[in-house]
Amino acid sequence: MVGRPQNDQARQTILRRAADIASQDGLEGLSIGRLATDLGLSKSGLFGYFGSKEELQLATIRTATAIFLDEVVKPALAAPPGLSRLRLLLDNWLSYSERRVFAGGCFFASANAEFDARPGRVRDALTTAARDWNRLLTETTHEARARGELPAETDPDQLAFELVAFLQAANAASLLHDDPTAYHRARTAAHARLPTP
Amino acid sequence: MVGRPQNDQARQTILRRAADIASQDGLEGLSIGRLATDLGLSKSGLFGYFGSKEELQLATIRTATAIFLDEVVKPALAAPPGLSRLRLLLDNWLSYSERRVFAGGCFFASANAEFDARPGRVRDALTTAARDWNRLLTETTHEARARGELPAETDPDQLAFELVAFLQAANAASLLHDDPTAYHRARTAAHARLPTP
DNA sequence: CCTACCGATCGGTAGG
DNA sequence: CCTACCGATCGGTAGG
Repeated sequence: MVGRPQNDQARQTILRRAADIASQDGLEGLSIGRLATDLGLSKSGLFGYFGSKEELQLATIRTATAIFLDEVVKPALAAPPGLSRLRLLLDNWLSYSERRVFAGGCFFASANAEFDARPGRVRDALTTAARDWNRLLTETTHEARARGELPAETDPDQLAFELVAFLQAANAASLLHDDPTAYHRARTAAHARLPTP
Repeated sequence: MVGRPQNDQARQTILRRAADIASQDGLEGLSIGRLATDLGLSKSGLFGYFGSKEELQLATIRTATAIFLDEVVKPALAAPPGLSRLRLLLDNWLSYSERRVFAGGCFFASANAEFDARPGRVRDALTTAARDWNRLLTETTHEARARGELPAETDPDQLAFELVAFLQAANAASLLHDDPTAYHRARTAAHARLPTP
């Protein structure tokens, strides 16, 4: 088994574009023929990289996950566990959505809504990614409370649910209503739920 | 111009089924051929009711809106404007999502996420429906404050944003993670934001 | 990686 | 409302 650096680079170019298309038109609306034309490849040439549409969808989810980790999670891990890290996770997420890192807003908001009522491997991969993100936010909230940075009566699971809700609502409102003030509302809501810095 | 009661009844049967399919597979995944087969009609027979796929999508949105009004809004208008009506709107919405009035959860959560990055008449119709719902919730929150049922320092627009966020998050989590406790979290979050009854 | 092709399905039409 | 059909596009394959 040898690596194929040139192919891997082409694969990443394809998948980065695929993630943008999927964030706008859905993972099902992502067609192999259109993706190939966009990138100046033949359809069967592009098809050869993945072997099936489902594998293309799964690979696109993996690429989107890597981008999400780079944009949102990793920069927040520079802060110590607890409240400061929690604040960074929230701020980075809102920035990631607002800057349209994916052309159609948060990739996972689109894909989750598309597949949440369809069983299969794609849905399973999205469920896992969402669970990892929720778990990170929940654990970080627990750490903040354990360090005495949140009131002792705080329910960390409940707080994490509410914080995630604000993020999702801002992304959805900003896309559907072209309403950039939704991000301000989400920041206001999150800050009100956390001690003043 | 005479009415066509028999046709209208058939139309409503078609559109009720279309709304269920769209809530699961999307308004684009709603295909005329599949819908016709499901209902035991010929494809062109069904096509004749609407004239184009886009008109079918728009008619499906109108039917889903009527169902939403019947399930969520009208029963809440029985209560006087203000806090009690606001509570009913929230409770009815969570019940509407939890009971799976549409097979794939909230019709609008699915459709909005699908079309929020695609311009056109379908998106415009969804934007209008969402704006009407947000406006109703916001105005009801204003009324509650004006009646002294909410603290004077409450920002009604901000509060309405947060309450809608809890509803959407419960619907999304319950679908993606088969997690019925999300509805409990949303109720807890909403009640904590409102005065104890 | 390509051209050329497959059967299935898409939205939509002709004609009755 | 039907049968029969249209061109376009879908995912996928054969063969090189």
